[in-house]
Parts: sequence; structure tokens; C-alpha cells
Amino acid sequence: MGELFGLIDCNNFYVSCERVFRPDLEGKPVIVLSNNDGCAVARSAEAKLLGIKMGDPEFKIRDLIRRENVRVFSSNYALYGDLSRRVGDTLGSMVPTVETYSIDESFLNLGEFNGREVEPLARELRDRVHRWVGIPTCVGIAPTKTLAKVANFIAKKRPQYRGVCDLRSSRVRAELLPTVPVEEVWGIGGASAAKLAKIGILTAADLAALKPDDARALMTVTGSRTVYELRGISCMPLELVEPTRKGIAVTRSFGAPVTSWTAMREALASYATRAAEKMRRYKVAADNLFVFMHTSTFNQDPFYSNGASARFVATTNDTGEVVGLAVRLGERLWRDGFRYSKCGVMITELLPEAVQQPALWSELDRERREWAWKAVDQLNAKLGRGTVRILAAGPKDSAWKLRAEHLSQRWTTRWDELPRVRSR
DNA sequence: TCTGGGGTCCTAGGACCC
DNA sequence: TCTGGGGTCCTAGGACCC
Repeated sequence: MGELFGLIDCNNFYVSCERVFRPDLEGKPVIVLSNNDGCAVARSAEAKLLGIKMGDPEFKIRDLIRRENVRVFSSNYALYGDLSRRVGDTLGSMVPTVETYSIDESFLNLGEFNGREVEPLARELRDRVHRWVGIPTCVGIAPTKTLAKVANFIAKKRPQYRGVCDLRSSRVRAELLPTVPVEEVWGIGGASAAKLAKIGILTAADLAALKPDDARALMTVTGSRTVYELRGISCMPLELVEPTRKGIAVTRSFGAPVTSWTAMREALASYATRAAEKMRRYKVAADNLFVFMHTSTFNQDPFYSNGASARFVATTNDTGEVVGLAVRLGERLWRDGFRYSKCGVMITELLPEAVQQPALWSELDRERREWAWKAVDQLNAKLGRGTVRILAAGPKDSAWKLRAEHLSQRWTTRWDELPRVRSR
């Protein structure tokens, strides 16, 4: 009984999201920038043709942007997250078993189509997502996840496939795998590709032919799994239950260098607030906290980088306690006279919310605080993040906050930013 | 001259993903 | 002047145990 996987992947997802509400940008070069308007993280086909690479810093391509009239957007995660959810709902309307793999990709269980025609379903899926949500996609079909990723890659790169590639047939695989560079294979990054090149392995077909034991010696067990998967032997099942979070991190580069402890404390307090919010959302609590801060590594400024961690007396997801410890740790790390570029708050040991150790204060007090923070979460969900916040987090418009100069509207998640339609 | 044999747990670092 | 953020998994090696 063989398995069958589909992988549906949104094309240039962030760019496609922007185009849903700006159809005039169809056919034009468009890019979306990372936080702080730092690097290009999504590019339309036209922008790729201009030579803009993934991760190119904006200031280095500024001339190109002006010359070629590239449309630029800051990251609008409220929009992308909501459209991603709509894509997922649409997939669920046609395929019962879907693993949401990332914001723009899902694996589909197509087991029931084994030995049957599946391309019409794949085409209807693409079509429906495009009609219902407005996002273009490609679909790869294969007996393993890794091959489904390869199939998706081929569907994306080669127009003659019109967005769907089926790699079930070993004859088709024998024909196509030699045309796929090994570094495009899921799980093969730069380091592994370099090792493989040294022994003459340059394509997905070369890697499929490698002895699994040799792959293991070179790239640990994950490498041997990849070889098996490329041969059509499935080692990676669909993951349908969301695994419990192992860690939470809130880290940001500053919109402008931070030189005062007041600003640093505000940043730490806001990030700790976000971390506590995330913990409450995932119903987990922190056992420990790690805080770090550093200056820029890209310039000649005097360099300083340091981190510190501490345990909580009792596991907690109480904003007050998380902020308190984050600020105390930050105080220990702070040195005057540096231009800080980034700081962060990380939790590496998360426990289920339910198994909290008894605390120093009474259970009644703890319960009241839990209710209070839940109320704050609800208010902020309704009125916008940071509407109710802890004083130490500072004003909403501090200079260290993210730069986002090309932000589009939150078209689908804020009443006051809905698109307006005029008729005559 | 000879110097055990397993275990577990933790951490740091590497590699990879989107 | 300006270079993202948040995850997972795996392994080696050290500490510690009996």
C-alpha cells in the first residue's frame, strides 16, 4: 500500500498577497522587504529577472529599484497570515487530510488517488485557490514528500507543466531528476551541497544513486533519509497533529541604533510581552529565560555582544514576571557607550501550562493574574496589539521600533483598513 | 606492568527549513 | 546611514552515575 503526497506551494507568496489587492501590479516587478525594510525576502518573477536575489539588502539595490521602477512593500504579516489561513481553508474544502507545512506550503494526503488520475484534482485545487483567495500556486505529486518537493520545483520552473508535475512514474523520475541541481533538494543546504560536489554529486539523480550509508556518513541520518525518499521510499509521514512548541524567541533588529538603557529596557519589555503572549496562546509556560543584546556586525562600531539566562522561581507565562526577569537580566548585560543594533528574549524550556509548580504567592492571586492577562489578550486582539501594555514597554512610537515605510493596508483584518469600492 | 564498562543527561554547535 | 526572524533536528563530548 503506497503513499501519495501532494505539495501545493504559493508562488512568490508575499508578493502575490500584495497583488490580490493591487491587481495593477500584475506583470510589474514587485518585492517585499524583511523587517526594518532590510532585505528582499519575496520577489515577483519580473523582479527575479532583473537580478534581485533572495536576501539582497534594500540599500544595495536602491538604484536598480529606482531605475526599473520596482514596486516595494514592507512585510505585512497581518495580511499574509490571514490569506494563508484562507488558502488552507480552501484546500480543506477539497482534500480531507492536509498538513500545513509553512505559511505558503501544504502537504496533501492523496493516498486515495493511488493508481488513479490525479492531475484533474491538482488543477482544480490550483484553480479554486486562485478564484477564492487570489493566490497563484503550483502542485507537485509524488510517493514521498521529498519527491513531491522536487515535483513542485519542476512545476514552478518549467512553464510547459502549467503548474502541476506528477513524479509517480519511475520512468519520468529517471528523465527529470538528472535535470534538478542537488542543492534544490529539500534538506540539502549549502554545506551539504559543497561536500557532495567534492565527490561528484551534482544532481538529484546523483544523490538518489548514492549509498544510504555513505549519505549518512556525510550528512547524518537526515541525509540517508533524503536518499531513500529520492528513491521513492517514504520516510517522512504526514504530520497532522501540531507538535507542541519547544522554544519561543522574540528578537528584532532596531529601526535605529539604541544608545540608552531606557530604550533598551523598552525593547526588552516589549519583546518579553510578546513572548508571554505567545506562551499563553500555545498554552505553555517558561521555566527559564535567555536575554541577549549586541551591536552591529556590519560596521566598524566598537563591538559588544552578550547574553544571560536565569530560571523562574515557578514556571510562568505572566507578562509581569517575564518582563521583570528580562529587564533584570538586561540590566546585567547593559554597557554604556555602545550602539546596539539588536536584542532578544528567548525561552528554550517550555512546559505545558497545566503543570506549573506551586508558586510563592497564593493560588488565588495567581488565578486572578491569569484572568487579568487573558482579558488583556482579548482586548489587544480586538483593538490592536499594544493597546493595553505594561508601562516599561514605553510609548508606541519609540525610535527603536521597526522601520516599515512601504506598508500596505491590513485589507482583510482591520475594519478601518478595508478596501473601499466606489460605484457610479 | 597493570588502570572497567555501561549507562544517562546536558550543552554547544552545525545544518537546514521557510 | 541602511544587511530579517523564528523554528527544528542531529551529533559529539563532557559530566556524572553505579
